[in-house]
Amino acid sequence: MPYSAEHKSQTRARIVECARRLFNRFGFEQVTIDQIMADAGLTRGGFYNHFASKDELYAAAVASFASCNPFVVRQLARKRAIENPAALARRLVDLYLSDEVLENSDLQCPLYALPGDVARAGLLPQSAYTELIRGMAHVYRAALNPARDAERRAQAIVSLCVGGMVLARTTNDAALRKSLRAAAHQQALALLEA
Amino acid sequence: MPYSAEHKSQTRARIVECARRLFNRFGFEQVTIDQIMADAGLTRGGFYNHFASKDELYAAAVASFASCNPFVVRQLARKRAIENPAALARRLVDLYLSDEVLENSDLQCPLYALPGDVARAGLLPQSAYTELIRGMAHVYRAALNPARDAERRAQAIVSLCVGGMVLARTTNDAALRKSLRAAAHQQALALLEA
DNA sequence: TGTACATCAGTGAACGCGCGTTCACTGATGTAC
DNA sequence: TGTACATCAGTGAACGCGCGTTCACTGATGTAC
Repeated sequence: MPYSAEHKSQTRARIVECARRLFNRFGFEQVTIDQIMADAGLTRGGFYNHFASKDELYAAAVASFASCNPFVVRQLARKRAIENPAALARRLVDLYLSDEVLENSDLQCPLYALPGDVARAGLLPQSAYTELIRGMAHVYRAALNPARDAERRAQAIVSLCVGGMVLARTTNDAALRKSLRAAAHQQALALLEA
Repeated sequence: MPYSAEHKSQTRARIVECARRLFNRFGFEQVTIDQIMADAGLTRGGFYNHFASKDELYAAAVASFASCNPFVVRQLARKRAIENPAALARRLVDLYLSDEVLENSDLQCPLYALPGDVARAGLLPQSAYTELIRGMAHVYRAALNPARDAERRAQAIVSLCVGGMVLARTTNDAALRKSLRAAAHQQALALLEA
């Protein structure tokens, strides 16, 4: 067996990580396979040893957000969920709508960084997205249980988080950007309390 | 002077209108000049009689969003605002998150139809978007006045509307799509009441 | 009024470039002896 | 321990297609006489 067993899977993981960062920053269609491979320290041709197509990479990149990004719901959950679901939910809202994330392209959540690209993309990326949405909603629902309308409120919080960031990224008015995000943040926290 | 004086400008307007509709539905990069010209009943080559490049058309199409979109807040406002700001606000929420709009690509609000494209685009499109955001927030604030936190709540409602539609468009799970929108809708109405 | 003409909006074939994808090859590595 | 071998991750040239753009041409229309 040439190369160690993990060699290939590590390379693949590196490609996905580079792709995720570039996609999030520039959008799916704007980033070429060449750029991604170069970013990963490889050359074009090798790409197809790891993925059948660019679409497949896209799906993998979106899926990886759940396990690699600093926001990762699972990581957060692993640390805190059992001890204190409510604190976890508040922390996720804080992080999601933070300045730090808004200004660091590499930390952005694909849910608002790439909504257009995914709406137009195939089934695979959409399914990965659906899982992300479910993951976020799950964290909020866990914090709200056993409230009667926990599910509905959890989903409203997700809309607030995503909507707030979509708008903040779209407008070029700094004051509006800030107040939109603050409004979504405050309302999301209010929904977690009541 | 062959052809009447308005002939050319009418053709140009038709091209912009077709481009706007197609961009809204499929995104800027996905739509080809061929498609736009065919949609306008013309052929490829004639495009350059009207625009120097695809980018120039893009700018013209974005500029036309604010004045042509069916959602245009101003139109709605003209009809109802003075009589009853609260009813107007409720109607806007209903419309914005309705099935009818979700399923009719031509009615979609650019705020959630093209956020990625615009975030990556230049100043002109971003300013047009900022105006759209302000217009929506204005309708909600008018309905909430003179509540102390009217501004904040108005902006939270905008985030809920946009977030709800962004998520509804990206997931391929019909049930989730429906419940996300319902959750955002209910919460937005609740914010208008309290 | 009718006809010849000049203009230019619109046509469609062709070009060129970028990028996703393919493919024959290379060379690094683990295994066998 | 050293060497020959088999495997397969990675290479980079080449292909093909799509799309923005160009260009020589066409033909519809207003104007002049």
